[in-house]
Amino acid sequence: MKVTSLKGTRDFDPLQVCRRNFIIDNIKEVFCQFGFVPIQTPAMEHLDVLLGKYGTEGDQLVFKIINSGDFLSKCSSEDFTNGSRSVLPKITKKGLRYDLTVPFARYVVNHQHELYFPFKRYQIQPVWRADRPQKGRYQEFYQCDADVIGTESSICETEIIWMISEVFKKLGITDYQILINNRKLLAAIAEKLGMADHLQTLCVAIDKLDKIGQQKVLEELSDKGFSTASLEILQPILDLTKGTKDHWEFLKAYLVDIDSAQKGFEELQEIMDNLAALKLDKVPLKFDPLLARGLNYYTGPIFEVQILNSKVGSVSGGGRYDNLTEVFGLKGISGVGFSFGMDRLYDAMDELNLFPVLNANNTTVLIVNFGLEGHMERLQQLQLLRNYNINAELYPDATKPKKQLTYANKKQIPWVVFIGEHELQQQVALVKNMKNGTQEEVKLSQLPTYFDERARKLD
RNA sequence: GUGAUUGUAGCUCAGUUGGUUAGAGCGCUGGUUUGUGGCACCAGAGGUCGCGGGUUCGAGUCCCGUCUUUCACCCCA
Repeated sequence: MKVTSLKGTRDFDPLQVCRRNFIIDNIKEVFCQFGFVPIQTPAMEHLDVLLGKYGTEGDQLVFKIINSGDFLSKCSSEDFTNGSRSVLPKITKKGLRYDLTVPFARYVVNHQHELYFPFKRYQIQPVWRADRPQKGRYQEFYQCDADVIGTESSICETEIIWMISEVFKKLGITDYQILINNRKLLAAIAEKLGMADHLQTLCVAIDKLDKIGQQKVLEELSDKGFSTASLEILQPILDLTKGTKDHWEFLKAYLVDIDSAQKGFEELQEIMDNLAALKLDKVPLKFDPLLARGLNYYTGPIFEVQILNSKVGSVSGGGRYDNLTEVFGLKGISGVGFSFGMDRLYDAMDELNLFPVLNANNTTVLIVNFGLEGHMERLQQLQLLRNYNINAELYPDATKPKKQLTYANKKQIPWVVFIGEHELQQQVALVKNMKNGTQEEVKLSQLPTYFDERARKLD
């Protein structure tokens, strides 16, 4: 029997959970402050809901769940000779969610008559991807999504950038960069090349530019059917990474003859004007005409956030999608949202030493167990302390005090209380301060107030 | 899916050209302290060397397979 956790998944110890909650709590606080309400959706969805939304690469990474019962009964021997491509659709109809945006779109369509628009929701849940694990990449990880659906207002995009800066301020992350682009501009470039129907291919190739270099990108596009003439038109875009030209001004001139591009520029301009009015123009926002993003449901502005000086990849990303609810049967509703990758934020904060000192243990008082003699009195004292909202424990076994003290020490419990035979005769408790080792006798009747006063000073 | 890489005590790791009884630190248990933690000292427990096969008189060490870990690519949070 295997007794390890599955590959790409992890166990979290008390301190790790504490730190993860620290991140989640801060994110929640900001989401609430901006008017988002929480929802949750099931881990599993119909495969039809999931597939076809993430691009071919993404679809392959969706975990599929095998049907219950005699799942092979619907397969013919012909299916088996044709291989898994024929068998798979017949034996699996469910999958684990790959992100939170697509299940949310399904939720909106499902509950459209109960919802009011614009609908602002946040959702913090795990998602699963059948990826090869590596640094900052897991098969199970948490996303923290905030989306607004039912409005095209650029206030939403502005608020996304605003929220990112607020969250990072709370977490103490200072060196980061928010990249922004607009899918409409990428579409305009494709149109200028005469390859409007190959937008996806163009996006994927352009996105790799800083990794694999110009030559490889050109080869890839040429392989996928881009003509030499079209690649010559593309060349100035690829040269942008080398030069020091102002990307914004350059692209405006480059796309001046493409009508559809103007909307793309206007949308981004509005966002930047809003940020300037909020005096948020110090937020490290950078226009990156080569930012593409892989998920193919985006249609408007797109973002990606990187933490500088960290080996972890992007920690947040998002964008506007106009047609996501349409595939589920609800037309004309535009949505925009983004997501924090909690696990990557954790890794980056750990790497950069940004976590405050956190203690997973909350016990304030440990009562030493002396066995049968005085047992009921100690139980009653425990109850009294808890009634005063003092976190207290009675050590469960009557082992040696030494062992019980060691337990208190490991758990960083600040006070240990001895109520033994001698103390009971006097109706007192011997209270030991574990930080400095001092001890004093306190009347049993005054024990709760004694800790009530002191516990407050600790906070 | 492609290419590397890792696996030895609860944890982190040593282990020489293949050679007798596989080691250390931390942790754990007990003691110095029969009602007092952290520090120190002393003692002890704990290992199918990932799993399966092969080569050899002999394998933790070499070979093959397999699983696993980590990393890069693809893609992404």
